[in-house]
Amino acid sequence: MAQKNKLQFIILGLLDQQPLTGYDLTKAFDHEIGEFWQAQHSQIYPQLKRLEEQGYITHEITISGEKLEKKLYHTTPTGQAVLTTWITAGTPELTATKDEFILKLYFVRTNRDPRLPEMLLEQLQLHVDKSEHLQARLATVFPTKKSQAENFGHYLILQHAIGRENYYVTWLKQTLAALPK
Amino acid sequence: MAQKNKLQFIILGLLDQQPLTGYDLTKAFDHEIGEFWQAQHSQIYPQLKRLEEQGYITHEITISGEKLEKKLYHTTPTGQAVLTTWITAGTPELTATKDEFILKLYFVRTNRDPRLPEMLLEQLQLHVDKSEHLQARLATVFPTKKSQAENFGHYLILQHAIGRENYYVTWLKQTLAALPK
DNA sequence: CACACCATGTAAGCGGTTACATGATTCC
DNA sequence: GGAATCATGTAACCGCTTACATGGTGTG
Repeated sequence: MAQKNKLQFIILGLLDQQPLTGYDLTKAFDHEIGEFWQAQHSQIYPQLKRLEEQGYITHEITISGEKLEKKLYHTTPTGQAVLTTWITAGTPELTATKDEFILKLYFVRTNRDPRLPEMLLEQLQLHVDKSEHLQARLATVFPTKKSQAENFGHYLILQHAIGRENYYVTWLKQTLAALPK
Repeated sequence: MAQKNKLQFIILGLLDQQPLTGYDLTKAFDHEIGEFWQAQHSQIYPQLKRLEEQGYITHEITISGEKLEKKLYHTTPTGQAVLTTWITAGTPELTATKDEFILKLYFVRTNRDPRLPEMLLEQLQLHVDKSEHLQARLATVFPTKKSQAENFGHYLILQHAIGRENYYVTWLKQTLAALPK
């Protein structure tokens, strides 16, 4: 195996919260959990088929409008058990990250390279933008303490993503400041 | 293309610093730059072949001992130009990260779930260990200011990785502390 | 009625991991 | 002489992205 198919568990987790279509799932990967996992619909539909064959999920067909068929998937008891097992099992392997930009810096070799300031400033802009965007989302989606507690998981994810971006921003500023003039 | 083959540039960058064998490159991905990019030898050897066919690198054969042939690769002027182009071009796409653990938290749904403390504590241990391990390496590899300036890229990478782990640790502690008793 | 969006699928191809395979060297 | 390490390669397979393909719905 190339990487142990974690997508199946994530789909299972999403469907366990509420019945969803493949299209809904695709959107969830774009918005809600997109900061920590990505998947396209071309990966999702075949996976749904496999999960159903294994008996972890089932679907009901609903009709939208005249004749548009939507497949609403939800977990079965078996699927819920599999999900619980995945969550409860430890997560001992820290995800290996790949960061193209950091490697470019690595190859620059000297802190006097004239390209450094603009390279760092570009990343700074990108990460500041992302952080601000995420913070705006946090403010609109979770305006109250109550809303934070009610969607605990989503709140955690967003807040972690913001912190991660803020660390990157801090590091970039610090690196910029340490550059010789 | 599935992801635009960045490996070729990284190999180019490593070979531009000093001539290396495929075996040396493999080790570099384990140690030096392993925090920000990973690759196995089964991926490296074919890539070296392709880079040579394109005229970006060449190799000389050296004999170790009686008859063990080592292929020492180094960049050509063409390869150096390609490398410079890659570094100088912008890096506008922020790398999308995948974090299995954060998603498990997301699916937990309520901050009263009894599994939360042990889940968070396991990750805390893992990230503390990693941070300490990286800090020990920083201290041994870069004991002096001079050594930091001389290996600017390597120093940056290590230091960034440590900061990243420290953020994760801080976040985990904070999340643990916010849990209801 | 056109356009954005909803909705579901398949196919091709690259990136990356795991496993298979072989042999030399060095050090205890 | 045995074990760890050096050294180079290939094969199978999965994960994932990009692209191909089709059709319905709702809204201005």
